[in-house]
Amino acid sequence: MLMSKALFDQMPEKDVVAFNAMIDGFVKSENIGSGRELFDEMPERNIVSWTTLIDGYCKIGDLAGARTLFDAMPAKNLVSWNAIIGGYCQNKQPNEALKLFREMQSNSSFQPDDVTIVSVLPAIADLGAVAFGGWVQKYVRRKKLDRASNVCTALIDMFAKCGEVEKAKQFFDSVPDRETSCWNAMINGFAVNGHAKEALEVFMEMLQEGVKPNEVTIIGVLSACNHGGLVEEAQKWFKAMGDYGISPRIDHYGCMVDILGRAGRLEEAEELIRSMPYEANGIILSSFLFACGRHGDVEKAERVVKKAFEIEPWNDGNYVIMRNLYAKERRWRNVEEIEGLMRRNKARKEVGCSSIEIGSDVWEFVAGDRGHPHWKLMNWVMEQLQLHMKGDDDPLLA
DNA sequence: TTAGGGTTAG
Repeated sequence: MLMSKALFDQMPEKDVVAFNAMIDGFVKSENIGSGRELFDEMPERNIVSWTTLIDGYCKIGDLAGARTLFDAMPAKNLVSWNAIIGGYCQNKQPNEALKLFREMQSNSSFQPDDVTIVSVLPAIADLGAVAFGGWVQKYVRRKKLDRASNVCTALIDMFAKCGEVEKAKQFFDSVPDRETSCWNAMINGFAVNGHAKEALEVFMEMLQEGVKPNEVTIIGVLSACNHGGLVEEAQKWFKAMGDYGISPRIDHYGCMVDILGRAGRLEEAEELIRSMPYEANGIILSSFLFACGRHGDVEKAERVVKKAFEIEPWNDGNYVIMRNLYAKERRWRNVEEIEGLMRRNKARKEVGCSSIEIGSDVWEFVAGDRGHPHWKLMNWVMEQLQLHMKGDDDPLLA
């Protein structure tokens, strides 16, 4: 980067393209400040200069900065719309993303392309806005965007994350040339919806068709086994990874620790943590602690808890597990110790948040937010949903 | 000769 800046400074005549390339260089090396400075020094700017900088602000999570530029730019094109919409999607502001997606269609001459679709689908999944997702699917078909593999993958993923596995499978079956990522989305889609058997069936079909699995595939397979309590099946595929040229990453070990732990096979889980070629991270330790909590094993919990607190002092779950383990054994001094540590480290529960699609609107609800205008109605909806899940009559469909 | 994108455990 220093080298290219030196070269850039020596250029006798710098054109817009040179400036843009330099700004992009700064943005990609996470030096947005220098990029911004150069942008201010430019004698003339084009759409690319603005969009490069907007993307830079999105990548560092400064959506306000990105939005200010986006609103200020004298002319926009599809790429600049995609940059800001994608920015909101990736920074988990799905409502704002979809607002802009709609605005682009009503207030500009640009129509969503494959990039727009692929960035907006995860936002739809985040909100569980399946009706909107269905509209996107029709749009994709109409515009023949379903030839792109990443569009198909994103659609399968969206349906599955909205809980519509059948729709995901139906669409998956209609895709002619399925890349590894399509299979991954389907396997994982079944897994997250608790359909272990179906996930493994799709995986077998994938192998039979000669499609090469990758590390993401195995995460999906292990996740399916975890949901189905299939410990041996998980071990089998974990060991077989090498046969497919995949070396286990730390998150594969994490899955195995979680699977073994949930099954109460704490000794094996602990041994796996000890023997794996990675330093244990916070996720693995808290998953192991969770298993110790579930199976009432204070000793094993004590062996890792110090490190877990060290890595994730803010993780309230770890304190709660430890506190409860001690409380069960009436070790009140230890209970107090944990509670004191929790206060000192300022660990506290994050608030839960959910959303629901009603007609064409998406409402977000934060747990305990009684000031929400639709709080009473939401409570009623939750009651109806509970009845629905218990299998009683279904007033929602009445 | 420059800008935007999909699948990943709890």
